[in-house]
Amino acid sequence: MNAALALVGKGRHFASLGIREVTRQAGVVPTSFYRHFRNMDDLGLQLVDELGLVLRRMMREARANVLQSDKLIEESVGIFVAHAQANRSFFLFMAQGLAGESRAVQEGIRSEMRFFASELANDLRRLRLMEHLSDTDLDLTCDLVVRTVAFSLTDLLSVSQDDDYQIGQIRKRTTRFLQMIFLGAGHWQSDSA
Amino acid sequence: MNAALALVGKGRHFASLGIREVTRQAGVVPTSFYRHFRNMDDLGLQLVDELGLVLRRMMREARANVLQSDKLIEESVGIFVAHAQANRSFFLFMAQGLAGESRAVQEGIRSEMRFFASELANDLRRLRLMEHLSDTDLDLTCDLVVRTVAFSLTDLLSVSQDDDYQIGQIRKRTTRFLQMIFLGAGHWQSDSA
DNA sequence: CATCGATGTGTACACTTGTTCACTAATGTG
DNA sequence: CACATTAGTGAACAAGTGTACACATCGATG
Repeated sequence: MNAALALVGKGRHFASLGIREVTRQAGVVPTSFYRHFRNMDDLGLQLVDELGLVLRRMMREARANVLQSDKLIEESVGIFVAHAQANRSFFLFMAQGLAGESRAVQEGIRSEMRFFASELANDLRRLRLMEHLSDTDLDLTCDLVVRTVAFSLTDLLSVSQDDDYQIGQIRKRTTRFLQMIFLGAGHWQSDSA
Repeated sequence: MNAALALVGKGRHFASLGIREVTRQAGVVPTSFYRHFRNMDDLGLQLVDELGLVLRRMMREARANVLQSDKLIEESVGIFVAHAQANRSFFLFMAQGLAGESRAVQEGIRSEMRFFASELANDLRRLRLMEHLSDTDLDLTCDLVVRTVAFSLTDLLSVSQDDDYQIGQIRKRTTRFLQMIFLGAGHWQSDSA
């Protein structure tokens, strides 16, 4: 799994990886692959599971560092960017998988994103934010937030990991996106629909 | 190029296509490939160019059908969904390319999206909408809109093309996303920033 | 009609690929 | 220690891969 991630990190697309290629990178003979996975899709699915752990760690850190701050959005985006940098290959895999060729991996990632959105909704409720929104509308908002962040991931992963200027730009832009969304959510249902 | 698109439409990922595979689908001998393209990346780039045409056609139709309506967002989303269905393979290719393995294709698609966003900004100005926003903030808004629609594409392309119920759901959800964004944009800078 | 450029063909070569099978080395449990 | 499970090995196979080269076929233009 590390070998596959390493190759993805080197710019390859997961869908184009072969068994021999992965085992070569892992420093192991091709047949060993079958001791652990039935095929590449299987490997992908197990990576999705690990991706879940990475996301959960990120949420935990965000919850811990952001509670007493008023710059909630800005700090959360910062933590997200930091994690995306620290686990670059994982997030590359995630971005690729969203439109990947294995239906199962695709569904797995989508499901992780749903979970993430629902946890975000819980947190907002807990912080007594957006209390005027119905549960459905809060879910809608959180879904939109998660999508926006996920898309920023694509930007983030396409710039060199030490181009601090561009990374800063992406962080600022993402922050503004979220501010605009929450601004819309704040006025939702009062003067619309 | 049609052959490559056809394979993508059948569920394959562009990054995993080979020259022989594409020529086989095209009903032509492998060596003929080199008469038209230097390699698969080259083919991808030419597909991006054609994608530009598809997007432009879509914009033209949206502009024609939406001018005199008050349900601007809803109708635009409808037109988008219709085009995504009609050119399924093209949009699949676009969704894949955003996190694809060819840097050039990636950049090409990104650039098409920027163009799309800037055209949208022009249209909004022309319709005298969002006039309180600075040019920068209008660009920000349009970028967010385009991203949101592009992400919906992923949803759209992952459901069967004749599952009318799910497609309707996606259309409604996307419409609400955009309404929320424009609601936020409407209040932007007046009571924030 | 002759010629030229674009497109397509057939053959060939050196590799790479997924998967199988029987075998060996390492590991932890009774 | 003995034993069972797990992880890794090596050789083999049929099939697929990218690419090179010389040759054939076509439509248009002189």
